[in-house]
This record gives sequence, structure tokens and C-alpha cells, in this order.
Amino acid sequence: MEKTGESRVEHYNIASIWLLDAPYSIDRPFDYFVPAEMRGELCLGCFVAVPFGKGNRPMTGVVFELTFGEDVSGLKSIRQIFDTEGLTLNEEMRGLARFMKEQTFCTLGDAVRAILPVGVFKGLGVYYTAVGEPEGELNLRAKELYELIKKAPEGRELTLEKVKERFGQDGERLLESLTELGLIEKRYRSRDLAGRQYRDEYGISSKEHPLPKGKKQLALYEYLAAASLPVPKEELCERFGNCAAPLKAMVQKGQIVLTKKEYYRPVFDLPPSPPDDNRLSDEQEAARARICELVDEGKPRGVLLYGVTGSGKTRVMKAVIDHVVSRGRGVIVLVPEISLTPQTVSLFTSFFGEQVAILHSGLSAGQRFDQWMRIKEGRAKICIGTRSAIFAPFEKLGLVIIDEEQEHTYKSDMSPRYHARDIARYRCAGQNALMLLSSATPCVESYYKAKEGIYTLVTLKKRYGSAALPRAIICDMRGEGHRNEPIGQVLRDELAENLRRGEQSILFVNRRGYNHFASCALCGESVSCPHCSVSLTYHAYGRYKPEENTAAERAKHGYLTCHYCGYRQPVPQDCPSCASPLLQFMGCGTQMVENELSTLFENVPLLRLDSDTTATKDAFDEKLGSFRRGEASIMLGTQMVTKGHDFPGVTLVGVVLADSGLYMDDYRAAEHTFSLITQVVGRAGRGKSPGRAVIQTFNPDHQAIVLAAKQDYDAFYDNEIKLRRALVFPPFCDVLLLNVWGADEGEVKRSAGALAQKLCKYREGAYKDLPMAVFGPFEAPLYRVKDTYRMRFVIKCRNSKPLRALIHRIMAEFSADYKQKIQIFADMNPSSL
DNA sequence: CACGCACTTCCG
DNA sequence: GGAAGTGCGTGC
Repeated sequence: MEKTGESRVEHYNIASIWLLDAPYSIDRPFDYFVPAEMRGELCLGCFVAVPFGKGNRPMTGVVFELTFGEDVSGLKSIRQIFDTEGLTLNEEMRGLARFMKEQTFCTLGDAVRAILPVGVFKGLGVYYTAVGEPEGELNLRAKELYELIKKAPEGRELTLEKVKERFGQDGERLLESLTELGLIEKRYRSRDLAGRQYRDEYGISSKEHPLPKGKKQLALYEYLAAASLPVPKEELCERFGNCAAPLKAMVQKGQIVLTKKEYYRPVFDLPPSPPDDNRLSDEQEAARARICELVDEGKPRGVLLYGVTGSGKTRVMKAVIDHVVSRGRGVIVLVPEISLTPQTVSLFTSFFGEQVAILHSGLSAGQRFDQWMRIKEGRAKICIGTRSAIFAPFEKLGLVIIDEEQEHTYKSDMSPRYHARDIARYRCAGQNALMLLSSATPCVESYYKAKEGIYTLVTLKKRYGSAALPRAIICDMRGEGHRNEPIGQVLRDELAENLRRGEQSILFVNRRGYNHFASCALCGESVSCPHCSVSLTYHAYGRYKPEENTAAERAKHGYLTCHYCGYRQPVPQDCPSCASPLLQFMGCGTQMVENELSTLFENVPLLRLDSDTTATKDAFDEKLGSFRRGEASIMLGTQMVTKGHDFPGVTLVGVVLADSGLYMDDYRAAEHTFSLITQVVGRAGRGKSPGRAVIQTFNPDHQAIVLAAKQDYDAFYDNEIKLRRALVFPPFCDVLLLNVWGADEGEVKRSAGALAQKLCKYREGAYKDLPMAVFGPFEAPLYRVKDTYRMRFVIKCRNSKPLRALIHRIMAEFSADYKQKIQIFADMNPSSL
């Protein structure tokens, strides 16, 4: 239990407590009386069970303030303090939770759950235990429940949730009557906490002792005597077979000593990469020196490290990390996705070894807890991970690096809807740390801030070594005639050329499946999902190349599926809308490209990377490894192939269709397309041979595509920022999405209408002077998903305190009015519209 | 005039 | 989110 100075309050009897499961409408602190016997143990940031509401339902809360009050009448008492093995919210975390609630319109409980590692709260709750024997007869249901509670083994007692699950509505009533009869009792505690694990280790006793006599004992004893450090039990068992008995005997006689060593569930799965040459070029050294200088100033700062692909940003980062760690401060390194952590980790472990910790959502609750504790206790100095690693509990944080800072994965699209960059800013401000954003294609907002002097801009202009930028060819697909042939003449020739030379190629396809959709040639309708407002995607069972593009042919070899809800159905023979037999299959995905390639180049080894072929992380690593070893000539796949991976053998990169992102109704469509293509093109020619890139498009004159081909970020930025200024989009305003959703379509529409009126009312009244433009309510771009309907408002505004106050108020009132029938959420500057 | 049901209120 | 409180309509 944390007992630091800050959490000790000398004289108190009242605790101000936030409930973890409060709905938005009552998400505020409540005061509770602290019973005298708890006052030594209770501390700020610890978790408690409290009675709440008219029925005194037990709820979990977290202590935010301890005060003294003369009059405590009318206050309920805290029931119990949860033992969370020292996992409490320290002052920084409490501030951060408040900040997140204020900024992202989440409940405080949502924020707390994001800040602490998963699994901690899994077990916080109420359970029941049998304390008496029934004297009279119980009714059938009550008896059944009582027996269940009595039978439950220790540590797996019945929880309220489980009782409700089994006994439905009257579960609670039954519990109550059993409690009144004195047969059962309610208890509070944290069960199943993903806590510490320990491992047995043995060593020779330092006290004087006789030598063991038995043969096996002696062998073990000698082995232990030869080792300089205590030896784990597992190692002894591996060497000597089952040796529990002799070990126990020797411990009893005082010949050897058993110690419990804290054990971290292992995470590292790639070996450290071979140490490479850490020398920096003049340009890199200048960047390193500049950034280290800012670190040493010890003020909160933002730096944008902007460098073309292949300019060696990682080397600069490594040098800066070294500098920060040598000053005894912690470093967080964020990467855009889990699949990129192993290689980043192996890169850093070769340099920083045991000081590296990992945090991402792919870890088990136990692993996550261990890594978290290593950081908290100061054993790890560097934490690498995805978005959620921004909460790594360093007491002294010195540096946060956000690699590929423009990636949308840094913005959470579930509550709490935070952006890692904003959390980084908050933490850096509080700890006088440096935030280092790194990218070859920074997001327009960040580059703007750098140009305005809010961030310090550090630029790397040269590609490291002599590697030249790839030569990029834009292919106009409008001339290619056959729409259903995904690979045009130029790309085909270049691929053939690469195969002839024995060099590797990567193809980027932005959709999985075979055909994107099936539509009717007569009525134009496409076959859509019965639960969502999207068209179904055709997936083929195996490799096949259709002779004809007919429904009968397709039905034999595949099925239709929804990429949003997973619904599957066979291919219909006729159009579901007009019954004409003219269904056509359009749009190309990874499966189709794979088939096309295997037809074009027979017996050429291919690797396909998409979420269908690489469901597990192992499959992904395995495929990347195999490609790196040169076991395949062509790798094709979705976004997965575009990120970070450095393949020296790749000299050709193809973008099968560059346009698909361009028509989205989103002010960042061009920016995303530019960034994606630039990254893919940058994959080519990182080794000795020069690279080529082929970009197929129906929009060969689009600025995003032309400039990405030239890898000219600055020109793209200049264009884009002019547009944003003229049309008033970020960074010249903020965009707030206000969404309502629920299962009852009519009710969703009505509530959206009521919300519109409420917005109007407030804007004419209390919030008159707020600059904002409200658009909506509209049906959301995905109006129906998994049988829920969503309406939305898009609000252009300035993200200011009064604006947030308005939104908080609207959300609180809305959630009180509609309860769980209709949900509402607000998203400030969402990653996509 | 009692009871049922929708709607409101408030939770410390 | 949920329990208790309010008020009104209905039924005898």
C-alpha cells in the first residue's frame, strides 16, 4: 500500500470519492465518512467499497481527497478498503484522470481504467460467503442459491454478477433474504488480481552446517555450491529430475536456503538485434545535440523530429534516450501498432538490455502487471509500446517519443477517446520532460505547430549513407481497359524484371478479401449486410482465378462476409433487390491480387499479409522473418506491409490502387493518402540497390499522389495548409463529433432531434458567445452497425473551457434523460470523420 | 378512494 | 444506473 508523504493527511474523517462505474450523469465526487479504524490505512488514490444510492448498492470508488469536517451526519461510511497490492493512483495519475475527463468527455472511471493496467479491476467487487446453517425450510430457489454459495471453493466465491447471471431478476432479492436470515454475508475484496508471482531459488546456506549425505542431495549441494548466485528450482528440476524432496530436506537441515524471487512473466520474444554501428552523421549528430540540449534545460517542451524516410531518425532517438537514461530519468517510446513492438524492442534491448519494458494490449493481464511494476519500481528505464504505454508509471519521466506521430492509432476511438500526444503533453508538462514527435510525414497540425514555434523543429534532410530516394512511376489506370485486372502493364513488367534479377518486391493492397462488393448491373444496388449499412465483401476459399465473373462461379468458390460484424452468407444467384441475374463482382482485395500474381508468375513464392492470414502475432512475425530471409519473392498485403519494417532486399514497391482513401468525406483524406503512399514508397531501396515504386491510380494528377511519388512533404504541406486555412479546418479550428446511438431507430432519430433543440437553446442562451458551427443531425457514415443506429453532429469550434463545459452539460443531461436506451459520446478531433 | 404505471428526482 | 417518490388515470 502506498504510504508516501503526499498521500498521508494528518487529521481527516471525510473522504471525497469518485465511483468507477458511475454513469455520465452522476459522475462527480461523493463524500463518505471514514470510520476511525480505517484512518491509518486509507490513503489518497486507493480503492474502496462504498454503499451508494437508495438501495445502498455496493460500488467501487477511488479516494481523491481527505478532509476534516465537524458535521458528518448524513454521510454514509466507507465499507472497506480494497487490497490492490500497492496499485493506487498517485498524485500525477489523479490529476491525469481529471484532465482526461475534462478533455475527452469520458467518466472518471473510464480514465482510471485506462491509466492502470488491465486486470487490476477485474476482481474488485462483492462476493458472498456462507456463515450459518438454515434452521427452518428454505424455498427451492433460496436453497439452491445457499448451497451454491456454500459449495464455492475459497477464492472463487459467488459474485453478485454471477448470482444475477444464474438467478436473473430475483437474484438480489434472494441474496437479501438469505442475508436477513443470517445465513450468508457480503464481503468485499479484490479477487483474481493479476498480482506478483514468485519463483523458488536455492543457494548454499552461509551458516555453518554439516554436508548432506544422500547421493542426490550431495549432487544438488555441489551444483549449488558451484553456482555463484541462487539457482531457480526449474533449472534444478531440469538437470536433476524431480528433486522437491531432497531440496526440502536440505532446507530443513539448514544446509541450503530457499528464497522467493520476484518473477516476471516473460515477454521478450525476439533476440536482441546485433549491435550496429552507432556513429552518427554530421546531420544526425547536430540533431542529437540540439535535442539533448533541450532535455538538459529541464523545461516541458515539444520537439518535432522531421526527417525523410531512411534519414536515420531511430539512431538519433537511441542517442537521445541514452542521454536521458544516463541522467536517471524514464523514457516512453510509442510505436503505432503492436506488430512493430518486437522489432523496436529488439533494436533497443541490444543497446539498453534489461532496462527495457514493454506495454501493449497484446500482453496478458499478468505480463502487463509485471511490466508495469518493473517501471513503477524503477527497474525498467525505457518503456516501449503502443498508445496505452503513454501511461507507463515512471516516477521521473524525462522523455516521451512518439514515432510516426501522424498515425491515427495514437487516437483512441473508444472511451476514453484520448490522443497519446495530449497525454504526453500533460505528463511532460507536469514532469518537465521532453515530448519528441518523429515522422517523415508529420500530421499537418503538428508541422503547423512546429512552424509557429510551439514545437522546436529539428530536421534531417539527407538519406543516411548513399541510398537515393526511390524512382516512382505513377500509372494511369484509366487506360488499362479491363477494370478487374488489378495489375497493370507497367507494374507487371517491373515485377518480372525484379524476379529476373532475384530481388524482392512488396505490393500494397488496401482491402482484404477477393472483391470489395457485388452489385447489380440492372438496378445498381449492391448486396449489403442485414445488420450494417455496408456492402458485403466476397472472400474466396482458396486460390482460384474465375473464368467468368458470374454469381454461379463465385458461389462455388467463396462466400460474402461483412467486415464490420462478421456476418457471412452464400453468394446469391440473383440480385436481392430486383431479382435480375446480373450480379457483378467489383473492386479488388488482397486475395484477388494474390491469385493474379500466381497466375502471372507461376511457381513464384508469395506471402500474403492481411488479418485473414495473420490472425496471430506469431504468424505475423513468422511471415516477416521468412520474407526477410528471402524465402518469398513478393510480399503483398494491407496496411501491415507499409509500416516501419526495414527490408534491405526490397527494390520494388507497388501500390495497387492509390485512390481508395481519396473520396472519403473527411478533410484529412488527402493527408492520409499522401502519408500512406510516401511510407510505402519509402520501403523501396533501403539497401544498396536503388529502389523503384509503381503507383497505380485513377487520379494521376491528384496532388497527394503526385507529391507522394516525389516524396515532397513540404510542397504537400504548403498546399494543404492553404486549403485548411481557406475552408477553416484544423489547425485553424477544432472539430467535435457528437454521436448518439441505440437499437431503436425511431428513438435514435427523436433523441437526435431533441439534442439539436437543446444545442440551439444553449447557444442562444448561456453559451451565446461561443464561436461554433453546428452541422447535423445527420445519419453517420456507417448509419447501421451490428443492428444499432447512429446519428451525429459535426461541430466546428474552438476547444476551449466554456465549449467543453457546454458539451459536458449536454452529455450529462442527455445521459440522464435517455439512460441506457440511447448512448451519447463526444469525440474532439476524431481520427476519422 | 386504492392501486398501477409513467415520469421525475436524487443519490454523499 | 437504479430505487424511491410524485402525480395522474382508471376501476370499483
